[in-house]
Amino acid sequence: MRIGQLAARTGLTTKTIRFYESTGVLPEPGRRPSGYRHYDEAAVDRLGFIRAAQAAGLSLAEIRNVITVRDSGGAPCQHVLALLNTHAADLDRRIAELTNLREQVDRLRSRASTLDPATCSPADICQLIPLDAVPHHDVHYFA
Amino acid sequence: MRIGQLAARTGLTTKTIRFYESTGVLPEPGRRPSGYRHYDEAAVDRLGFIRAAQAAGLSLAEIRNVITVRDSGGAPCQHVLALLNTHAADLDRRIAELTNLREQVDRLRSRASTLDPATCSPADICQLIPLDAVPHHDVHYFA
DNA sequence: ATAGAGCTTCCATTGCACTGGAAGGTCAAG
DNA sequence: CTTGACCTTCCAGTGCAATGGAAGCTCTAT
Repeated sequence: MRIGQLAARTGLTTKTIRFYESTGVLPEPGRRPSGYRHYDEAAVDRLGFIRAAQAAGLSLAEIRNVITVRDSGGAPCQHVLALLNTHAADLDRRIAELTNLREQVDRLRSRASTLDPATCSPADICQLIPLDAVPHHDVHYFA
Repeated sequence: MRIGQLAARTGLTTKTIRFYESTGVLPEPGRRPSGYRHYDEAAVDRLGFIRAAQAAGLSLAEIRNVITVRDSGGAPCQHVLALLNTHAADLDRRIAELTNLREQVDRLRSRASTLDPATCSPADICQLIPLDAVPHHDVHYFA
């Protein structure tokens, strides 16, 4: 099938599929004389694996490594398990981080009811956020 | 004081301070005849506010808005409170998302003990990650 | 006078996973 | 034959918050 149909069947865009190919996470497919890529059913599975692995928190770089191991004949299970262990630990760290932040935000919000807006001085910009709020311990927050 | 001392006193780099100025989050300071920036004590407080607000999860763009309100004479407390409310909700969403992901990773890890690596077929790449793992519901995960 | 620390500007790069657009080739239907 | 959908490549941009580096000016101490 051509790239458009592969895209339709996997729910990705043709852009994304070409991008995956360019980063080595999807193998280069055969070409028609016209230059059009043509894919077989294996490509559908491959893309399914990529999305499933992403859903498990693996980056494309990690997925590429896993796939490379597989494509060079090995069974990447041990490797994948190590990745999952690392990611579990990362997630625990991040969840704790965000939970702390969530508590901090709530403390600031509850200040709002105890403070009089009229007493907010320009020098502080906003007294809701005290200058000593939190010493910076690298909060990684992305919306 | 000059930018280097301001950097030392706030724990930032001169690069970061100039960057904050370029994005409008820190006002342009006065200049010496040499062209060197010179800062007063207010700059220390301003940078303290920026870091504290970042620690509360506000983006530089949001902080810039807050500061603009303050610099144009208003009290941004209401605005800040709205931001904090939004961020609290975002954090709840993200924490729930990561907690789900964490559980998913744990399920995959526990599969490892029930599966025989020898039965892992090349077509699956790695049976630890089943193709139907998770329908894609936009997991935002950044290390 | 000269070394070297510190300052200036400007432009590019990082990481991650895409996304957008331009310019042009191919193919099937009408 | 033409229209339009689909395909090709390549380059650039997105968001976020910086960070790196080059070329050149200033200041302080010896």
